[in-house]
Amino acid sequence: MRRTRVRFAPSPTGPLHMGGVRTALYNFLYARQKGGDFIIRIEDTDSARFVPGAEKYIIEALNWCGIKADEGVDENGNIVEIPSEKHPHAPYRQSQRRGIYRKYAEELVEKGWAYYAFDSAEELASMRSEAEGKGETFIYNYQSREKLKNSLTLPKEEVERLLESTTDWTVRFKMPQDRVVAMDDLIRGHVEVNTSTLDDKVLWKRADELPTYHLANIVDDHLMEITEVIRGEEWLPSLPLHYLLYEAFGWSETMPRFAHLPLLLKPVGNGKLSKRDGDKMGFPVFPLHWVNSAGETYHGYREDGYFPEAFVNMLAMLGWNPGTEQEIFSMQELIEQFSLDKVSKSGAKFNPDKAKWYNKEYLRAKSNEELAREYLPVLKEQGVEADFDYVCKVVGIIKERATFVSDFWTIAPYLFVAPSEYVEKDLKKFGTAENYAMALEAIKADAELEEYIRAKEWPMGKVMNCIRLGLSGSGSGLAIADIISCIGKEEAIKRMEKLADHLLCA
RNA sequence: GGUCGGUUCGUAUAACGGUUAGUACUCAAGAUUUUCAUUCUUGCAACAGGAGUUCGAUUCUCCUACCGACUACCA
Repeated sequence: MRRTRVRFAPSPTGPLHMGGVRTALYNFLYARQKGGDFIIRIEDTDSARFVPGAEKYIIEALNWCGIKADEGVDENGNIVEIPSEKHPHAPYRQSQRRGIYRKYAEELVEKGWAYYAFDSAEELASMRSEAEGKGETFIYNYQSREKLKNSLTLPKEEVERLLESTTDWTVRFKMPQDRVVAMDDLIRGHVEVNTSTLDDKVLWKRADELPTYHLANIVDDHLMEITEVIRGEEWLPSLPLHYLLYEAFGWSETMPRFAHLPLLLKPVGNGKLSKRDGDKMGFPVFPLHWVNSAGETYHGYREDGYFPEAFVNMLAMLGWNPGTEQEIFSMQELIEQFSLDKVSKSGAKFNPDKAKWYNKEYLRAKSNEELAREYLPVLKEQGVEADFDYVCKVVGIIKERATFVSDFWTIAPYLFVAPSEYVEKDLKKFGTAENYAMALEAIKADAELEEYIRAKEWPMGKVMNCIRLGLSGSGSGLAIADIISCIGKEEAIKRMEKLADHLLCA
């Protein structure tokens, strides 16, 4: 039995979106549950699409979520470049591993599983558009490779010469004709594909001396002794190629098992969740906010006030469930209960309302002290200096009404500063001279407020709301008793007296 | 177009041949509350369609429809 080793292998082409975070999370949960290793590897073989900062973003995002790598990333959050006991397969960045792939590509050519192709990208592009013009599709495969410029069709000397003198050739996989590849997926079960429908994928490019995803991925997974590959469904179509690659290298015995996760879909309409959706529909698609090169900012769950635990919990339930009715899970519980065979096969439409609900649940479960600590900076920003114990008390009263810590201030700023203006409509409704007289008397009285009003047989609603208006500036909100218990009776009387000025003005 | 995958209330999902098809979010109504919110109760709402297999199909098979992914010298 091999030690479980799984990896998350993002491409630093931009910020990681929530689908990617979920993939990382499932890998992490799986590794932890099996007592194995969770490895992070950066697949930056496409130099053209490289985005500065994306790698740091990815690691920081995973860190925020509590998804820590066992291998590939050091304590400082940097991708490991030099091998050590803990990180034996360094470097974990494919661009820095470029030296190792060429010989594997050549091994395949020697074995007859691949060949050198000399067609330029432009030639292929024009063949493609030409075919398209005729309503056909150009595929580089067993049908067309005999007519193209490659080591299968050119004389040996010519091949040698081109290999030496040109730099834009590639190594292509020689996809067998009419072979049925039978595959087993941990989530989807048995899948079969006929190789005649597949094409000769580029494995390695002379131009930048870099492999493409397929080669790099298989070679690295093999070298890093990966036991399970848990990745997005978009990879399912290339699974036959990957199976064949393992076969071609003679690594079938140790080939990892595969699990293809369902996609995350847009909340409304069709299609998979994309970067733009979030800002269009008012919810984040990224764990952390992101500013692109054009200076546009995208929302992030962290900056929008979500707790990482809530975000992770919500994400975990998108496409997986334990089969029980439990919905709130700590990371530890997720590790214990996660299982690939309970991952659903169909794509999940993400529901922003549910994300908020999760946050609300987590917010309520937190201690007043913890929430107060998070609230303090907000208060400071509002120019409020408040005693920690007082903030704890306030938080205890208002947290039931909040989804985010950032809601706290809006819910009851009047627990820190006296209202300077009053809601017009409530002023009209409750701020009558008659109400005010009763309210002022009641608040000044020595007796318990509610009892006093009841004893006087005054209209409870009118008097109470007039008091609320004076204390909070609005006719709706917290319980009067709660407000007074925070600001104190003296301040309450002061605020009621201040209300009088506004009544006169009106 | 081709290949592959998918399809249970609006959404996420439960059910692994026999249930009044459950739960959560959303929404609506009612109760509680001095107001709003909370809380509680109730309600609305689904097996894509058609053939089989079976004593019996949401569940198994096939077909159709629809949705999605892939179809790059991108991952």
